[in-house]
Amino acid sequence: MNTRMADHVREALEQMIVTGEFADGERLDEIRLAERFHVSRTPLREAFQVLAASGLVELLPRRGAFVRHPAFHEMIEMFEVMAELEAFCGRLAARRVTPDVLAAIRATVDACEAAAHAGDSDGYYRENERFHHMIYTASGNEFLEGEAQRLHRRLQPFRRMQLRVRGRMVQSLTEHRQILDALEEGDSTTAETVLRDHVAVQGGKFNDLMASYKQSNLRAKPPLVAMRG
Amino acid sequence: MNTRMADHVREALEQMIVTGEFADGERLDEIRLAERFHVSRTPLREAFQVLAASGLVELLPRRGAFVRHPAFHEMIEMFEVMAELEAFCGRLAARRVTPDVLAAIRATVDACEAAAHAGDSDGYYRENERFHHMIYTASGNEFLEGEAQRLHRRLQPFRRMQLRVRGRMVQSLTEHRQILDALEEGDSTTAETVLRDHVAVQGGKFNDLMASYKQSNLRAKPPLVAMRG
DNA sequence: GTCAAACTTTTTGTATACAAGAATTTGATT
DNA sequence: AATCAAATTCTTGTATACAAAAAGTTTGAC
Repeated sequence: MNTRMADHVREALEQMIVTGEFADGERLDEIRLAERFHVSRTPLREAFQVLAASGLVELLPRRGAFVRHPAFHEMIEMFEVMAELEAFCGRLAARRVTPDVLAAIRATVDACEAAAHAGDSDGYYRENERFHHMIYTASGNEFLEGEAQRLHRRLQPFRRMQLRVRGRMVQSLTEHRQILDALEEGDSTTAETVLRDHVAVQGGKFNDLMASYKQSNLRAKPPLVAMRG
Repeated sequence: MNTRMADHVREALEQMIVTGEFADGERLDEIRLAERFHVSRTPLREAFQVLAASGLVELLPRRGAFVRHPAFHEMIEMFEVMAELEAFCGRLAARRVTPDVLAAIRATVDACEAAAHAGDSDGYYRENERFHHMIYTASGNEFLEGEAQRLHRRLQPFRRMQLRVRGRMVQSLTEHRQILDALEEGDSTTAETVLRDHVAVQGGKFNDLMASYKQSNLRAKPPLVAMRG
């Protein structure tokens, strides 16, 4: 266990930001937060640095730390990159996956199926996370695994929105099976293509995502523009 | 201009690490560095946090900050991801590039050519950086642009090694022309393929890179393993 | 000579103090 | 009442102080 207060505070703030507890552009008040977490400003400010590095807050010199939610178009851009990273993982995995990792993926897809049939969306969510992480691992490129995982984490709150949509779970499961099959057969092109489409925001998914984005607490403030008469 | 000492210190440390002034695994002595930079430990430690976030140092709780150079295989992995990100930028750029950005790319390729013919390898290096950054911009995906730029920056010291190799400059220039042509024609497949091969470490480039890696100050210490009799 | 326990020194993590810059209020002036 | 500058308050950035953990050293038993 990590005993550094700075790390606890960072995790707590990360969670708070990602669950929409702060509005876009809101200033993180050092003194108030220090009291709330029962720490001094020192570890709090160390946490701010890390949050800024991951893009969750913006640090304006001598002004403070301001939370930064992605605008809708930024979220779409992030998903576009995520789709490509996963597609790449799939392409590599089809060639490089080891028997034990493949077995683990198979088990996870089965678990997804069980959750889907039971209508257990929380369970499905959990197994889905495992599935994707294992695809990253299967790529055999640890740096890629880390980057993919980092972006995956960043997109977590938005993905959660998406999975609520009716029928999405069964659709997702079918695609998992296709991906698994492609890996078993070493078919890198299929693995790549199916994974890309699985993650990409396109067709109906675009509208679903837009709808839940607009309802969420993670909206960016529209930029202030000068209006005419 | 940014007046925060923490930022100055971070930049200075980044430069020192990337130019091999510290050995892999070396501890960054807070007190000594604080004296050297004429600051207290507070801004120094804030700098450590962001260096850790970017992977340049590793923070071990209650132990300190240790510089972390990538092992050879890690560097290869990073180049593998870089190649894919650039390929993706190229694919998008072929469809999305705006006339003004395209004109700027054309100008930069011409500048590359001039530098190559003049045998000005520093000039070529500079224009090459500009070329790649503009490809990222041309993708029309600002998040992708940022991520690509971030990784590009991280690989900078290793790319610098590679460009010293004889004949590499002319080869590189030819590929730039091919990429430009593909963008002009909106040929996303060619743009993607040529960019991937342009960046990827493969064939002779692998051996060139390995040779310069071994000579450099950026080697990782081989992990300590127990030896048998 | 080796090992371990007790101690000393060094170093990290956090609290606090304080100066300088930003925001806000006040008050004078129009 | 609106505007602007001086004064005041608040906030950030950095230095310093201090407790607790880790590393290093000494001492003593075997």
